[in-house]
Amino acid sequence: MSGGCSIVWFRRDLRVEDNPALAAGVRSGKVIAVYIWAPEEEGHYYPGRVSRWWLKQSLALLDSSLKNLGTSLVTKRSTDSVSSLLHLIKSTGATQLYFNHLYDPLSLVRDHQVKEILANIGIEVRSFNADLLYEPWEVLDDEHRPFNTFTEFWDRCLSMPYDPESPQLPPKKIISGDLSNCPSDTIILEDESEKGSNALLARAWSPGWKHADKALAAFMNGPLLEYSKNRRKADSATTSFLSPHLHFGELSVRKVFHLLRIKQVLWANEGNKAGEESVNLFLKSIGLREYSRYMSFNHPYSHERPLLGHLKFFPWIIDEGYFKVWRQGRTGYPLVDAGMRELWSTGWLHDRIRVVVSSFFVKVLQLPWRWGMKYFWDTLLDADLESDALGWQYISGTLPDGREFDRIDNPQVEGYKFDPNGEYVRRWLPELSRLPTEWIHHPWDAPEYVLQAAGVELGSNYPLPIVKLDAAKSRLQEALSQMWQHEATSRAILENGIEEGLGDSSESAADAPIAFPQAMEMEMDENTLRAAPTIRNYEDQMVPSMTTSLIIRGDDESSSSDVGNLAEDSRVEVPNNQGMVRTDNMQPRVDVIPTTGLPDGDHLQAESSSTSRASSRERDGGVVPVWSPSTSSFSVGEDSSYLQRHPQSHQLINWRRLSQTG
DNA sequence: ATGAATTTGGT
DNA sequence: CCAAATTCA
Repeated sequence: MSGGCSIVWFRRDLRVEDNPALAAGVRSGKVIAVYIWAPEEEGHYYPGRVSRWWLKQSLALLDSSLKNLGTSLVTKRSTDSVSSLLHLIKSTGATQLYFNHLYDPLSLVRDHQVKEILANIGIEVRSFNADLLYEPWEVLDDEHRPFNTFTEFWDRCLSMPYDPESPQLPPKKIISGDLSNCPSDTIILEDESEKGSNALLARAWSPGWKHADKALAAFMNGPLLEYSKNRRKADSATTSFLSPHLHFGELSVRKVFHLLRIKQVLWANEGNKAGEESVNLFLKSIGLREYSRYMSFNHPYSHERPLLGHLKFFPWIIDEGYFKVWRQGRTGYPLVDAGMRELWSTGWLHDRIRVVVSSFFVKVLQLPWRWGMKYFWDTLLDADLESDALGWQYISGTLPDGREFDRIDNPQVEGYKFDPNGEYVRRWLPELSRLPTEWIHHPWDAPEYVLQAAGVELGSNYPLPIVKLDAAKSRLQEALSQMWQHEATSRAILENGIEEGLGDSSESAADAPIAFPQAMEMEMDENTLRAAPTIRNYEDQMVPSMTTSLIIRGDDESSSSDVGNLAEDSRVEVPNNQGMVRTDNMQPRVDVIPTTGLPDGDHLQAESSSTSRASSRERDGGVVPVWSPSTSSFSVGEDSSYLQRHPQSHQLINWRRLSQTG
């Protein structure tokens, strides 16, 4: 193969160390390293300002690392990654394409297309695992089915018969392909208006794989030991701060894992209980990241619809005023507001506070969780579709192992726990900074003279609670009983409809999505507090599928004239409690195709499969995730059987009781 | 003082 | 849900 030229397509693997796609490129000869900026492909999920800022720095550092090794990073601005790749192949004469796996639904579709299209023109395409300890299809239960609860999943990950791959060293040298015919496009990740705000970010963060390495070492030798003790302090530098590095793949999660294992053994031998517990806890957070990819792969719509179907019928309160108040940090609950102000001004939020603000969003305000998720996407430095979808689904009680929906956490009580001295609130809410600790988490209870002395005027310079907690509780109960009525009605309709045979029109009417609010930007000047609204929306909160256009574009059997219909049909379908799901052959399925017999690029598997266990899970594209619109044995009925596999699921039991009493 | 009821933490 | 902790009567 030497003498050949390969394109190494960088995406969220912006590192030279432990990068199997890059390593494969180097092994096979000349390398052209490419990054394609095609944000239009992301649909609603155009990256936010801080995330783009990070990406910009990270790409610059990757480029400089590649230059040290003998080539440079070619950047392309595109609206269509596939055609950009085709163009690059033509202009460079490359004969191979290597990249590392992604697991979000868009990438699954697009990467599958890339394989198909490029294979058809004789390009060898190989893809690798660089993002996970184990590929999603490796971690299965005894019946070879994917797990549906985190604990089971993670237990299996930690007791797999083989370890995750050991991290690879960076290549010593890269032989560059001929770049003269593929000039880089300037990609604009930061516009003029954003530069000012972004300047502050550089003081707190250092993107790039080298800095990721340093951050990892600093954490391992410092805060990790006390991680379990400190993890519930809202306002301290006791977390790893690795998540943005991990999101962009600047840091190999396998490297993190192996270093953690070393610490674990060390501290176990010393009998250091706290240290051991800390490692286990931190490992668990790595595990949750793994699980988010796992869920995204096995349930590709988890970012836009609830995994348990019942929330389809929840009457969300569609109120942009509420939404704005939440974003501005003017809900009247100090811990929530402090968190939202911190998020807005820094792009960062402690994990515990993320739970507080998102749970408040869903349970107290009863806003559609996808709005909150989208806002997180827009503002978080470590915005990550899979992780955030998992987090919001957990909060929303739509996972078998998530929280009950009818449980409201009390931000006041959480304030005592996460911010006992009120320092966090005082930092982010200057208007409350003179309030004594006793009242800092519930200023509405404070005597008038205390408020006066602190210069707090409730309803004026700091709001009264936008919704009282007991009001929120009764409102939630009411909403839940309404939800059950709707669920029952809809089930009746569906049962009738299915007898007739085909998807009836009532269904698509009911599936109208709740759109994202138009303007999600911050307006701090306006006082939007007002009486509680009662507008509710009974539709499932779906948006047009992000994947629709890609599916259709790839599917040549569909003529362009019925694109509209297909778009409608391929939009998400939510399984309900009966496990009734429309059998819709346009619904994407995820296939796993083992290397053996795979028409798709296994001809380079030089390694003998018997020499070691490793070869059976060979990282070099040994197993390829394939997103296929056709039916497959792997995931037919996947979603419909999701609940059936969890008849014991607490939500079902709770809610059945609820529906009877309501 | 002690069993029952309620809250809390957990992915 | 379920176990553990905490509050209640």
